[in-house]
Amino acid sequence: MSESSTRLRRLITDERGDCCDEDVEQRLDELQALAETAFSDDAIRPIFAVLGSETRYRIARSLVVADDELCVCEIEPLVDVSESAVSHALSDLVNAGLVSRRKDGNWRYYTTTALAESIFEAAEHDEEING
Amino acid sequence: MSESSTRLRRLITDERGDCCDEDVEQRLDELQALAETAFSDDAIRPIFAVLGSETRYRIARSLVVADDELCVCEIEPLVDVSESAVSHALSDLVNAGLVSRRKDGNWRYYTTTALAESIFEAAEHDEEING
DNA sequence: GACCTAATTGAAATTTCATGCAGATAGGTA
DNA sequence: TACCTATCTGCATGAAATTTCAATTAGGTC
Repeated sequence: MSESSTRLRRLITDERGDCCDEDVEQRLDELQALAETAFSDDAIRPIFAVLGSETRYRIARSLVVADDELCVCEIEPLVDVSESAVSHALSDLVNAGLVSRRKDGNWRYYTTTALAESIFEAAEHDEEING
Repeated sequence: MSESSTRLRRLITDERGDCCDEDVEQRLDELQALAETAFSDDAIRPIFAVLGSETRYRIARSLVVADDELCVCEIEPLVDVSESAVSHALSDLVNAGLVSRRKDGNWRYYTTTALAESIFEAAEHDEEING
């Protein structure tokens, strides 16, 4: 029997008073099913990862607050990294579906998508309540 | 004049037809104000950063789906890392306000907070619409 | 074509972070 | 007390991610 099963058996025993092999197996099955449900959609985590970096977060947040498209050269003064880093960050944000791009000559204009707006809204809303 | 101001001046010129020093300064002030508004609350980014890691994401998501508290020894089989890594992850989740802890003897039970639930809800909701 | 420009890309360099180990802590029992 | 137990913490390490530099692309003008 694996280490985790041993511990789980003791937990069930503590909780119910007694515990047989079947109880342990059933709980393990339940946890397995839980994992499958929970991890079936892995599209969301990368979005959090993208917003977790300071540069990308700042850019995304600026675009949300600006409530209008911004040119790359307007975004640059908002963050304290190189032109290249801004470009990399914008590219990541676009790939994550958080930001969209419009070309006009040599200028590139970026705006947030509905996804970014609603994620920020949810986070801010609950921050207010809890934080 | 800084490099970014030069470029900004050209952008304004392109957009409006002409551009004086005042126009550039005004736009820079606007961007400065935008940055201040956008970054005034730095409590949200760490939440995204925490949910960006696979282990922490899986744990948080499991707790949301479980809709019930889980003991550490029940969480361990859900992720493929060491006991220590699970403990680190749980600690990070608690610090971020995404998960709360209850002690019972040697057992530790964890549950999600409203913050976690609402962030996942927002992300999933928009994923459905856009993705 | 030559020569600007804004922005992007690739890759090296640096920094940051997740992990596991070892040891510690705290609860419980004999 | 001694000795289990479950979980946590500090620290070192390797892997991953962020940044920068250098070169490139793509749009314009002359």
